[in-house]
Amino acid sequence: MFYVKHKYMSSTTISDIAQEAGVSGTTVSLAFQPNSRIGDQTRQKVLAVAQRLKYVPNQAARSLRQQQTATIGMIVPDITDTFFASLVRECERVIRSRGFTILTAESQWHGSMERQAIDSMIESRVRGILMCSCEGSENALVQLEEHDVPVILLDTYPEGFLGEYVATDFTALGRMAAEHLWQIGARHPLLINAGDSRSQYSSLRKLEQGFVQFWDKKKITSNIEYAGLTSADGKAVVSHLLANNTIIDACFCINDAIALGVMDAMRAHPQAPPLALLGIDNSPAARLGFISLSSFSLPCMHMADIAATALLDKIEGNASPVHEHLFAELIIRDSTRQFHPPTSDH
Amino acid sequence: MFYVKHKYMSSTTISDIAQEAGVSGTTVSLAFQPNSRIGDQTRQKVLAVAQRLKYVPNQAARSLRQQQTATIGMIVPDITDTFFASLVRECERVIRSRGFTILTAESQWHGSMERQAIDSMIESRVRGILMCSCEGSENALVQLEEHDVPVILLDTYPEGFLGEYVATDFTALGRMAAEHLWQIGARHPLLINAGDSRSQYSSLRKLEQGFVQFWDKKKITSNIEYAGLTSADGKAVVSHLLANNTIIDACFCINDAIALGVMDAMRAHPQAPPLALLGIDNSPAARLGFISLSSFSLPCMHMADIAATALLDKIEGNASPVHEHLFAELIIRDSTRQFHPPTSDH
DNA sequence: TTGTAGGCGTTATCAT
DNA sequence: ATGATAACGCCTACAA
Repeated sequence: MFYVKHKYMSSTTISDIAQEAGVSGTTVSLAFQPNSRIGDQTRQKVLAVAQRLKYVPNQAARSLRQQQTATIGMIVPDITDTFFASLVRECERVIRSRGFTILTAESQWHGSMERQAIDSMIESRVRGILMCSCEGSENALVQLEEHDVPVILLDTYPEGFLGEYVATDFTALGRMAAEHLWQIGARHPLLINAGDSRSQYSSLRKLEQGFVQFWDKKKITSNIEYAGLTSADGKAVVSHLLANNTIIDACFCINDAIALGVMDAMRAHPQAPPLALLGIDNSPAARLGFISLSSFSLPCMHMADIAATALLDKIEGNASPVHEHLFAELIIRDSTRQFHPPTSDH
Repeated sequence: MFYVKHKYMSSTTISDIAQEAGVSGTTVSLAFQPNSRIGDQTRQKVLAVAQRLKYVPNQAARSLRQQQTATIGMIVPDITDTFFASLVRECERVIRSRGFTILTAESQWHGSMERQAIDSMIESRVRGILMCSCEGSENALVQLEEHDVPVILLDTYPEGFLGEYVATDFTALGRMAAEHLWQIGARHPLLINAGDSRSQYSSLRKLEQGFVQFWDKKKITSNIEYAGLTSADGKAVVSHLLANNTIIDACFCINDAIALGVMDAMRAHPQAPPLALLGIDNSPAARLGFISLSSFSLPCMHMADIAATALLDKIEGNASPVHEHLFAELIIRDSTRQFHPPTSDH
C-alpha cells in the first residue's frame, strides 16, 4: 500500500507464479520441494509457469523464514598462496557436494581483518566456519562460540586451543627436516623462519621447536634467521651469511619460494661450499629437473576433506569432535641428495 | 504463536533489545543508523544494551526488507592460479572499501560450473558480477541480463561480446611477443598454446592470431603446439620436438609454468641449439637469477581496480560503460637476451 | 523525539 | 490434494 513496489529488484515471486498459474502460494512453494504432497499435473503446471516467468527463489526470504542458511564460511590468510587456494578449492568441493554454499574471506595475515570477516559471517548467519587462522585475534573465537557458530581450524591452531582442528604436525615436520639433513651429513644447519607479524604464528614456532630440539640432542647449534616469505628474502639472508663467511652446510626454509631464493644465491656463488636445501610446499618449480628441490608436501586435500566433512557432520547433528594431526610427506630430490659433507668435519 | 521460537538460531533481535531497553523497535533500528533523528542518550542506551546482548544484525532480514543486498559476485576459472587469485584480492579490496561484500566462486574452467555459480548468485541477489569467464556457457550472460544483474568481464571476453569488459589486449600481446623474438633474431618460432577445453578460449585465440600474423608478414611459418598448462606439458612438447629434430629457435608459452618446463627440457639437452624463451605471468620463479625468464606482466591490479570501480559506479547510478583494453608489459630477461641466432640463417 | 503498523518473499502449520 | 494465514527480523511511511 504505502511502499513503492519493486523499488530495485523486479524478480518474480512465488505470488506471481501463483497468480499466473491460478493456484495458491503454498502450492507453488510445495511444487519446488521434491516428494511433497501435491498433484503431479499441478506440479508440472507450476514449474512450467515458473520457468516461463524466470523465477529464481530469494535466498534471503528463505533464510529468514527457515531461520537458517546453508552457508559455510571459510577464512584463509592469503588467497594467492597456492596452498590456501587449494584448501579453499577442496573445501568448496565437499561443501557444495553436500548442498551447502561457501563464503570465503581473506585475512591477509591481519587479526583485525580476520575479525572483520568473522563478524561479517555472523551477520550472514553462516552455519559454521573453516578457518586457517592467522592467530592475530584469538578472542574472535570466543565470539563465535557465543553465537553458536561451530569452528574447525585448518592447518594450524594456537597454543592451548581447546576447540576442534585438523592440522599439520609442524613439530614432527621440523624434526623430520632436521633428521633428514642430519642423515645426509649436515652439521651446520640453518633454518630460515618467518619474522615480523608471523613470528608468533604457532605452527612456525612448533616447526622451529621440532627442528632445534633435534639438533640440540645431537649437541649441534642450529642457526636461525628470520625473514619474509619471498625468494628475495631467502636470497638476501644467504647472501649476507656468505658475505660474513658464516659456516652453514644445510638450509631448511619454511617455503619453497624462500628456498629458491637461497638456491639463487648459491648458484650466484659457485665457489661457496655446497649447501643442502630443503623447502616446504612441494611447488611445481621444485619438481623441475634443473631445480630439483627437496620439499615437504603438505596433506592439503586430506586436511580439507576431513575438516569440511567433520564440520558438515557436526552441523547435521552427527557430533564427533576432531582433533587431528596429519603428517607432511618429505619429497627427497637432488637439493638434499647430491650433498657431500666436507670431510674435515667430525 | 504457532511456531517453536528459535528452532535453530538463537540470536538476539531488535525486539529483544527494544524490550530490554524499554523503547520501540523503530528506535533501536534508528540507533544503528548514523545521523538519524534520535536522542543522544537514547542512542547510547540502546547501543549499550545491544552490545550487552551481543546483537548482530540479520543480513537476510535486512536484504529482504530493503529489496537489495550489498553483495558483488566474482567468478574465476581457477583460484589456485596466482593471477586469478590476485584479481580476486584486489577486487575484494575495492569492493569492501566501498561498503560491499564479495561472494566468490570458481568455475574450474567448466561452463556448467560457471552457470551454476551464476544461478547461485542470482538466488543470493548479488548486485553485480565480475567475471573471468571460461566462455563455456555464453547463454549464462543472457540470463544475467534477464535478471538485471550488471556484469563486467575481466581479463577476457568472448568474440562478438557486446557488454562491458576490462580485458588484456591479447592480440597485441601475441604481436609483441613475436616482434620481440623477431628482433633478437629468431626465425623459427614456436608457440605453445592451450589445447583441449581451452582451445576455444577467445583470449588464447587472439594471442595466437597476433603471434601468427606477425610472422606471416615476415613470410615466416610459425610452429604451434597445443598442450596443457603445466611445466610437465611444456617439457613434453619440447622434448618431443627435439627428438624429432624439429628446428626451432624461439618459444613463446602462454604461461611461465609451461616455459619453465621448456627450460627444463633444454637444460636436459645442453647439446641442442639455443632457444629463446618467453612466458606470461612474470611469476616469482621467472625473476630468479638462475632462471631469468622473460615474461609478460599482466596488468592485474589495474584491471581489477578499473573493473570493480566501474561496476560499483554503475550500481550506484553513475552509469558509464567500460570497454577497456589494457596492455601487458614485456619484461626482458636472459632467456631472450642471451640468444645468438645461428649465422647460417638469412 | 518516539511509536505504530505494515510488508519484503518464503514456508510451516493448520484448516478445508 | 489444496488453500489461508501467520511469522521469520528488519525498515520506513506515517501518526502522535
